[in-house]
Amino acid sequence: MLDFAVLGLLMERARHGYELKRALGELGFWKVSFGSLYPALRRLEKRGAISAVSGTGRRKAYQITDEGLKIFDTLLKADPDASETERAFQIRLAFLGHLPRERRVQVLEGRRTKLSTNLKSAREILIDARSNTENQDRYRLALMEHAMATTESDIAWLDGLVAAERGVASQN
Amino acid sequence: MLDFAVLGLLMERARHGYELKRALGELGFWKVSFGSLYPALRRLEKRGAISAVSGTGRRKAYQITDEGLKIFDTLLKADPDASETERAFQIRLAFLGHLPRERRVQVLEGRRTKLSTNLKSAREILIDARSNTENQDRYRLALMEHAMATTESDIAWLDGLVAAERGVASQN
DNA sequence: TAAAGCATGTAAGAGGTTACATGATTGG
DNA sequence: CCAATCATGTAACCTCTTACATGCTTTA
Repeated sequence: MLDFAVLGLLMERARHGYELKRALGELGFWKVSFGSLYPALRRLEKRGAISAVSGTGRRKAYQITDEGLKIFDTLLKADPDASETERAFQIRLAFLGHLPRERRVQVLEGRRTKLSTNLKSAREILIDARSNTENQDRYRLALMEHAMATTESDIAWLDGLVAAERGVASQN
Repeated sequence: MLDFAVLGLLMERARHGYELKRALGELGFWKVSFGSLYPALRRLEKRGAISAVSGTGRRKAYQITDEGLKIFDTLLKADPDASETERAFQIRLAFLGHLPRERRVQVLEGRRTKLSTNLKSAREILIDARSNTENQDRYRLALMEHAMATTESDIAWLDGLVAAERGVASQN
């Protein structure tokens, strides 16, 4: 997962560890720690996915290798399995531009389906909870309602992305 | 964290493992696994926080003990530290009703402050990214924008909860 | 020349998941 | 009586964080 994100960032250009941490943080959903990042870099180097191209001073910049490109491609193309994390999906999304259009739409719609399913079961649980008149904590209800609203907004957002893909499609 | 959630659920009534898993799942943000839950139960029992009151058949129901109540109280009252997870906050929220009103407002406003800070830095990064005309991936931008919108909606929601507390306050 | 920030790295451990093993209970 | 679901439990392992250790580089 972290490996995937690192490879994705190195697709654009060589970067050193510190820079990768910043770039990852700027994606907004993950402030990865050095204790996680540096071991990941060595792991990737050992696999031959990246290679060090020494930077200025103490910096150790890495570039992606042909082997790394292959690995990145495999990770990107693999259909996201059902248990894909929130984070994993966001990383996939961050690099979705590297996928051909039909593939992109597939990923987005797969996610949409999953969220719809979640939403449906959340709705049922909420109805149940509300009819269970006594004793239902109002914070718990507020939490559930807000989660549902957020999911609905996520779905609408995904629909927007898909629509944009299709819109572009007619011009491509 | 899991311990906290388990204690919180056992505050209401005795429950067995399977039931705890379901209840936790119904909160909406965490489908905990058995491999995590059962060891947690034994851990809590060893600490004297819960005790088994045998249920029907194979079921092993647990109830919270006086010691468990103390632990739950401590966990609930501790000011959430800066690195509190999303999940940890949601659990805290699920049991916020057990806290006195002023404390509740404190927790909500603490969270609001954190989200505001995040939002501010996200906005700066986004402005930066947009002015960096070339090469900024559109999916990355969409991701950042959506994250910002979600955070804004979360803040508005928190404001609503705080307003509700204050509204109730004048009647209590 | 000291402080602040940049940069890399390791060890320990927190906090989970997956996969497996086992068996009871219920419904068609 | 068979399948599905309920129910408990263990072992292996994965992923990431925290805390620590180290030293370079820039700037006031």
